[in-house]
Amino acid sequence: MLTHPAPGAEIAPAAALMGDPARAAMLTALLDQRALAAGELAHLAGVSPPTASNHLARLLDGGLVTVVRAGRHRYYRLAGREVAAAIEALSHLATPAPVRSLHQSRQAAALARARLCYDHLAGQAGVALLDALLAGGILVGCACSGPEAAARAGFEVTAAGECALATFGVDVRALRRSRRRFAGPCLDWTERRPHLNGALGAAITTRLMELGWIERGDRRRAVRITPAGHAGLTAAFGCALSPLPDAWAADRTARRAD
Amino acid sequence: MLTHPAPGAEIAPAAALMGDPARAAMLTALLDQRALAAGELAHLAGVSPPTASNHLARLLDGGLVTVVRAGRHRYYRLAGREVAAAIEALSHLATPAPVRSLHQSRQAAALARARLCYDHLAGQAGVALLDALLAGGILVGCACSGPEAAARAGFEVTAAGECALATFGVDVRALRRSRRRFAGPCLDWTERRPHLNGALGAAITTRLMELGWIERGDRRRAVRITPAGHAGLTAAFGCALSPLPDAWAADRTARRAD
DNA sequence: AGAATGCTTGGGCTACGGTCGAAATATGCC
DNA sequence: GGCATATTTCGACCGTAGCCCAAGCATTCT
Repeated sequence: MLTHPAPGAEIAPAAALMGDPARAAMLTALLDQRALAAGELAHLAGVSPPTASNHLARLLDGGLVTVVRAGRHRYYRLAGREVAAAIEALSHLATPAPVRSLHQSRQAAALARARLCYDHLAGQAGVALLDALLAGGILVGCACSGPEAAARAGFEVTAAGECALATFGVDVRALRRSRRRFAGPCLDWTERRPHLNGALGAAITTRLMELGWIERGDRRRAVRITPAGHAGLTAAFGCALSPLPDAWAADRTARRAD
Repeated sequence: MLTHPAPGAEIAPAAALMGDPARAAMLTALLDQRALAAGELAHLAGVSPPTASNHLARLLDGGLVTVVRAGRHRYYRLAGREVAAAIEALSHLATPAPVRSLHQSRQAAALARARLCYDHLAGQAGVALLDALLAGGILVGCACSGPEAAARAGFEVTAAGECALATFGVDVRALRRSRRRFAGPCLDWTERRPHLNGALGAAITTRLMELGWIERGDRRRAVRITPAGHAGLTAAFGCALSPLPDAWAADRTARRAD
C-alpha cells in the first residue's frame, strides 16, 4: 500500500544508508571530523570511484554528510554531531571485528589506545585524561542545581581548574558562551568508561593538537601521543596515562616470552 | 575480494538490520521495553506473518532482539539498552515523518507529550518531571569528585529528596547497589532538552505505572497521564506539567468547534 | 591550448533481499 | 482425538541496490 509505510519506520532511511559496508566505512573514516576527498573515501572503502560517488551522493541526499568543493576535489565531512553520535551508538552493537591480520590487530590496538570521537579524545587516553582532570580537582561533577542543571548536567571546571586550563591554553569562559553543551561524559565503546565530551572536550583536544602533544595517525582516526605530549600531560594534568606504557610493556614481555 | 570487507564497516550489519522499514517499525514498537508477539509485530509493521517471521529471525540472529516462548506465542523484545540507545540516536537523524492523517498527527502529539524511552519517561512530561525534581531540590547535579565522578556523572539525590522518593515509593539506596548507571540526562529528541535516565529514571517510571499515575497508550509507546497522576505529581514533586492540560484543552475546543 | 587529474553520469550486469502463498510444525482448546 | 490458532519453513517472484566500465565535465598544470 502506498499509504502505509509502517508507522515507526522513520529511522529506516538513515539506518539503511549506514547499512552498506562501503558507506559505513566512509562514515567511520569521517568520524574524526576531518573532510576527506571522494577519491580517498573510495580507496578507504575499497570501491571504485564511480561506486563511491554514487554512495556519497546518497549520503548527501540523506543529509548524513556535507560537501565543499575545493578546486577539482570535493571534500566530504559528517553533517554534524548527531550523525557521529548515531555511528558511535551503532558501534556499541557491532560485533567486534574478527582479527584478520597482524596489521589490523595493531590498528585496532592503536584505536583502543587513543582516537578521536568526532572532535574529542577517546580511547584509553581519553578515559585516562578525564580521570586525571577529576583526580586533579580541575573538573568536578557539576553541582549546579535548579532548572539550569538539566542542560548542564555533566562536569564543571573549578576555579583552580580554570586557571590550569588557561595556562594550558584553553579559555573556559569563552567556551561557556557557546551554545554547545559544556562538558559531559561520553561512554567509550572500547573502554566502557566515560571520556570527556562537549565544548570543553573538543577545545582541549584541539589544543592538544596545536601543541603537538597528540597527532593524527595517517588515514584513520587513530591518534598518537607524542613524547612531548606524554611529558606535557604529566606536567599539566598529572595524567599518568598508565594504561599505555603498561600495555606496551606487557605486550613486549609477552612477545619476548614467545 | 573476500579478504577485504572494508575496515571500519563494523556498524554495517546492525545498521542494515535497522534499515528496512518493516524491521524499523518492529524495533520502534519494542522501544518501550515490552515484549510483543510475532503476530502483533507483523500487524504493526504491516507485513504478512511469514515476512515478519523472516525479519524477526534476522533480528534475532543479529542480536538486536531476544525471544521467549510462551505457549504458542513467541514474544520478542529488544536485546538491551544499547539497542534502544542506537535507535534513539538514529531518530535524531530521522526526517520528521510528514503528517499524513489526523490520526497520525494525534498520535505524534501524544508521543511528544509523554512516552517511554525504553524504560523511563520521556517527552514533555519527562522533561517537566526532571525540571521539577531539580527545582524541588530532590535532585542536584552530581557533586562527587575524584575517580568515582566519571562513572556517576549525572544527578544525585539529596537527603531531602531521598526522603521524598521513599514516600513516593522508590528505594534510592537499593538502586545505588545496582550496577546500572544511577541517574543521568538523556537528550529528548522531541523536546531537545534532557529527561531523567538510568536506574532512578526507570524506577520512578515503574512506580508511576504501579500507582496508576501514568498508563500505556494502546500498542504504541505513548503514555497517558491520568487525572490521579496529575494530582499526585503536583503534590509529590510540584510538577506543573503545564503543557499537557493546555494541549488537551486546546484540542477539545478545536474538536467541539468542528 | 592540450594533457592530466578528480569526480560524476549513464548503461548494463548480477545478486541479494523483501514479499507472499502454500504447506509444515507446534501448541492449546474442546 | 480433532480442530483452531500461532509461527515457521519452503519455494518462487520481483524489484532494487550495488558494482564496474566507459564516457563526459570540470579544473588545474605546463
